[in-house]
Amino acid sequence: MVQHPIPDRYEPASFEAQWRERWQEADLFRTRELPGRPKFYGLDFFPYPSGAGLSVGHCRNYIGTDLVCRMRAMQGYNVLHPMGFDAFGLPAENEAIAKQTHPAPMIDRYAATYQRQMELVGISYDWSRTFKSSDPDYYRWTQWIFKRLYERGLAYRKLASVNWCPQCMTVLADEEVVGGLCWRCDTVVEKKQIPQWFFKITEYAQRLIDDLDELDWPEGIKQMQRNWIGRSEGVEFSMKVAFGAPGSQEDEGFVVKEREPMLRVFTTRIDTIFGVTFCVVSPEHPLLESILGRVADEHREAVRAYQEQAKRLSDTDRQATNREKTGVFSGAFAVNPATGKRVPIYVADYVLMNYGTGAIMAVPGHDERDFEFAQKFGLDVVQVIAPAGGGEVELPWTDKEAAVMVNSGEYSGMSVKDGQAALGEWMEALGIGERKVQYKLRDWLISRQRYWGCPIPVMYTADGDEHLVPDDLLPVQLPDVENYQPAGDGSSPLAHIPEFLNVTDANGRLGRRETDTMGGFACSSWYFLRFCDPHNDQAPWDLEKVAEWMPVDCYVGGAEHAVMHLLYARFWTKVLFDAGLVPVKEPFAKLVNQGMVQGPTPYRKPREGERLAVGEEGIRISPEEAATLPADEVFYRNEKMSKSKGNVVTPEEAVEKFGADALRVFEMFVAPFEQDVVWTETGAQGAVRFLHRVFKLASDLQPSYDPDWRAKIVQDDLSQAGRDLRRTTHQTIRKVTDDLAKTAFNTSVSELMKMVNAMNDFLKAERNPADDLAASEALEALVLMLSPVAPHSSDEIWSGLGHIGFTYDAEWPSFDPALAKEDVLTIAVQVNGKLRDTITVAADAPKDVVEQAALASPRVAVHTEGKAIRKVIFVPGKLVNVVAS
RNA sequence: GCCCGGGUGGUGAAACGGUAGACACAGCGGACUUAAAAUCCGCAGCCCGCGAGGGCGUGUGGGUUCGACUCCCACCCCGGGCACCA
Repeated sequence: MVQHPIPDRYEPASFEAQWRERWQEADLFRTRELPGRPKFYGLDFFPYPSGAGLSVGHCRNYIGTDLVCRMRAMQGYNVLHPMGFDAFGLPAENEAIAKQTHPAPMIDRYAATYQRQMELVGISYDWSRTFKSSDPDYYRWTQWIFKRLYERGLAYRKLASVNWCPQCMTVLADEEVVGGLCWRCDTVVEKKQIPQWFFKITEYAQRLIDDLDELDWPEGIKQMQRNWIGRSEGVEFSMKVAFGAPGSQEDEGFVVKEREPMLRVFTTRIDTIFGVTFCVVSPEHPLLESILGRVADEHREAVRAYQEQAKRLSDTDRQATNREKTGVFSGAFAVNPATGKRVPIYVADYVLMNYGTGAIMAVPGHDERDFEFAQKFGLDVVQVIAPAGGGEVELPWTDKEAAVMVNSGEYSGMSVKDGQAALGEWMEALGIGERKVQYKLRDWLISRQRYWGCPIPVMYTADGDEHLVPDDLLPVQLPDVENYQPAGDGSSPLAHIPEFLNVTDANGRLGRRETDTMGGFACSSWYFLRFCDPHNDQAPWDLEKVAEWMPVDCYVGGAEHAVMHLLYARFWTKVLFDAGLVPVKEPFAKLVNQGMVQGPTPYRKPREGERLAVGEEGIRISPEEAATLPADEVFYRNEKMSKSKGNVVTPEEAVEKFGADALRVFEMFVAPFEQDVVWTETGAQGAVRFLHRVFKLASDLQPSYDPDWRAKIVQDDLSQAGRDLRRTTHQTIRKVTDDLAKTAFNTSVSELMKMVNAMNDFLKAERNPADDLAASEALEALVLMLSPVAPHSSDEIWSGLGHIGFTYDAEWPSFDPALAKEDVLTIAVQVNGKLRDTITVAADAPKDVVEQAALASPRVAVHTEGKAIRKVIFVPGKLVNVVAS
């Protein structure tokens, strides 16, 4: 590269594309694995390549990660910074069906667009490692991992319900059910029981909670995961089921007799057991079958009718908020083991079959839901817990801090905590119950009755046995066929392709394949491992390579994946760790959630007689329509960029209008990375102006630039301006390095702006020839520190200064604490904590000298006049506070 | 209801318990220009004051401290997530 004049303005069109080409030609971003160097693994969430392409909003995520990776590379780390695509899934399949095309080439096109856009904004990905989750070379190993889970007893098949549209004759995903209706044909969606595959994530519930503690993740995300797993401690116990009216002889005692039906319940509030006035079982509870055989016809019929009604309700409806409690009396009773009294057993859908035992003891005095139910059905409400300090409370009263048991026989007077322990022990001694930990987390359903997913590597022989497909026959490939539309019987389209369906196993037995495919979360639960060794065709990865790169040091993505993806990926990593296949227990050491970029979205004020939905202030309109309306009829709200809202800014538009580096600078500078931001043209324009100033400065300094400054510079030769500039340089290096490492991108950019301002001040100040060396040092540091955020501009200036190669390969500047140190300090002088003056002292001035100088201030004298000075607080380098009264 | 975030100038924001508003955007004044744009220089929290200066200020009310945007308690508002989990 030949030295060239540095332009005095930022003209992106004249150099940005060229630099991207040169990076590509030099294969600059290929992952380096040099021995003896630290490693850095920077990763973005696995994106689904949508046909809409990227917006500048998506880009902000990738730019942030890019800054950290580029700095680490310059600091001499081996950097792994890959990108791939989460290609399987419903949107692609549905779009392909709608367009009468095949999803594979479509997704290839979309992924290519994403790649082109990412390259356009200069992201330093190593594209030699890219893959899509739909590549057979990749999903072969997804299947391989499925087998390892199966072998460890963590993959199993059971009957589970799916959403079924009787019109389309197809299974619907939850998001395809809109208000209980099929999204395509508005038919009422039914439930259908079919066998489906699950992963036993519940077995890892406790470890998934415990290991959160060691992760450098946002506290909020960790808390969301804890809540999702939902650990609660309580007691599970049995209650005898009785059929006669209360008071009859069979109530005697509660010792369990053989063959007597028992009702099993779980409670976190065993301390309230004396307040149980009824029990509730969910409509699907199996015990109901034996109960209904022994109760009066009227009860049997009522329960049957209620069960039918419950079955018709969708899960969403059933779990809808503020729904009035419904239920029926079963005709049977449960005997409260604490009181020996019998209480009615009700059937109600507010009790869920899939949590706990599907049955509860109801304590309306101390549980809001039970209270509501008791009110509606006229059931007793008894108080058994009271404030420890005495006093009346209104029921239901659910406080358990500083609360004691009352009306609870021999337990009365005990604290809630002690009572829980005592009752738990009592039940365990009696053998009717035990203390237990319960989780809300459910097993992970992975079956999808769809074509466009990773096939499940299982086959069934005629006798119905399931067999894993041998490793050497993987992958089970998706057949390349014309018709992959859902079949009409609830099975996957794959079930209707004989050449796929029918197989012969290794022993020559005939069988048929599993035709469900895996949901996309399976594919995205290990891609970060594959990036460590993406071309391995003997194994999913080489253990040594995974050991070298894992865990991910900085994982960046939106908070919308706070629970599902991050939990599933953690689960798989733990399983693989247990199997000795990976050396880490956790995949993502540090997680960063970037904020989304919103676009100003035009709205029109309502006109006479127009009605708006609740919470709406206007009618959303297109930007074109907004341009035609008078200004006072239009207003803007900032909303997430989306095609349908017409507020998307594409990277192409932004790069064309402002330049890639300006886009990068703006998106990093505008606000903290984690925060939502609004795209503004004036903001982007500000970034352009900053880059203009950088080029002007570099152009001004170019003639006096001496690449050999390091060897020649002598501190004592410098003028005051030169020494000040060096101090600024080294202070900036320190701050920018720290800020980038902790993803504080906005302040790192503002530091660079301050440094540019300081350099301009330097040019105006009185100085001597030796100062050119300080300026050379400053210019070099500035250009190198600018490289992560504005790599095109940095390389343009760097080469203009005569350097061969790229700033990416140059060494990150290091700071000298001695040079960064201030020699004169401004000290705040306060009287009683209020600022009254500032004084300037030498940095090494001792305490008493500074205090004397402060007390000598006339401004201090004014405010201490007539008062006695009580004491003087001295904070070195910061302030003096005179306390007077 | 519960769980997470968050409330600081006209705007985006900055600030190890130590000079609140850095750095920018928009604005105002000036220079350059026939003019405008661009660029450069300057001003800029609010109130009182010609000024020197003073008072008030980080959602509200208390507290801890020599000193609180920062820590503690109570509350209000906004955004996001979850929701009958016994």
